[in-house]
Amino acid sequence: MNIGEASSATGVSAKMIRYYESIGLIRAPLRTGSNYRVYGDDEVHVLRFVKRARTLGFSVDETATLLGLWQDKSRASGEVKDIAIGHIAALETKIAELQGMVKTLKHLAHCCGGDKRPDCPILDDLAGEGPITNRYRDD
Amino acid sequence: MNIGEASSATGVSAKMIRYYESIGLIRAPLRTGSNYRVYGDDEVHVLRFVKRARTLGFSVDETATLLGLWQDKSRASGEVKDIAIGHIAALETKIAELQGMVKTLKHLAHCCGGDKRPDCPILDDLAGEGPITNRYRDD
DNA sequence: CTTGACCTTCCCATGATGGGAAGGTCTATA
DNA sequence: TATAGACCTTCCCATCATGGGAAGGTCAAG
Repeated sequence: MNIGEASSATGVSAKMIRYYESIGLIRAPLRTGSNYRVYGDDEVHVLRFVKRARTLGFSVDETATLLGLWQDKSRASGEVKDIAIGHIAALETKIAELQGMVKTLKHLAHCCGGDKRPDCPILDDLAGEGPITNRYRDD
Repeated sequence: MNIGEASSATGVSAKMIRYYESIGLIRAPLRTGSNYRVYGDDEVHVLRFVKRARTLGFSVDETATLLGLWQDKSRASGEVKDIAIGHIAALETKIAELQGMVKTLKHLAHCCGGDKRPDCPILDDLAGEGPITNRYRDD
């Protein structure tokens, strides 16, 4: 398989496949006489693993660790679980942060007439001047 | 006020104040004879506005637009509301995405013994081989 | 006058990805 | 067989918002 075929087989762009190779996340594959990269089932399998881990929001570093654990027959599954649990916590922190933003913005948008009048509680809040809104400020 | 004083008065790092100036988000302030930037109440006000908008997750571009609307006395507040609503939608999309990841990961972690046995449903799922977990795959 | 805490500009790095140029290769068709 | 066009290769640059650090100037306190 060409890099293009490996790409469409895995959903990882050719650009990213080369990048993953350059940073050592995946091994350099064999080359044809004309210097084309050649991928087989094993490589495609690894790329799918990487793709899935990235889709789940693992960083490339975490993906590298998971990949190592995957290929290590003597691994302890507790180690993997720990990474997953840590990742869940990080995701939940991020979610809470975004939800805080949404809450504040919804409140502001609700208080904002949205018509042609220049008075705008959203801008007032951003400016730190809002006498109207019970602002959810964090300062 | 020095850039350092403006920084601690607003929570925006000196680095970022200079950066915001360089990209035209904020205006270049006056300088002392020895080329130090000098900030007054107006500038601090603008920086606080920027800080708040960034904290709420608006991009620098969106912040620039909001800043323009803030300083435009003839603005329509509907325009601001539209930006806020659009931003809320983007945040909610992101939240849903992260929640999907959390859901899948929690399911996997729950199914993972986390002990010393090498069998690990998390890795099996990442590898696309899991016969155990009812995977929440999107492919 | 020295010391240390500021300030200035300039360049580089991050993380993950895409864009694009310049040049080589392969395949189908005219 | 020649050519077109769809691949491949490497290399450099851009993104977005932020921080690090070097090299050099300035200011205030001791």
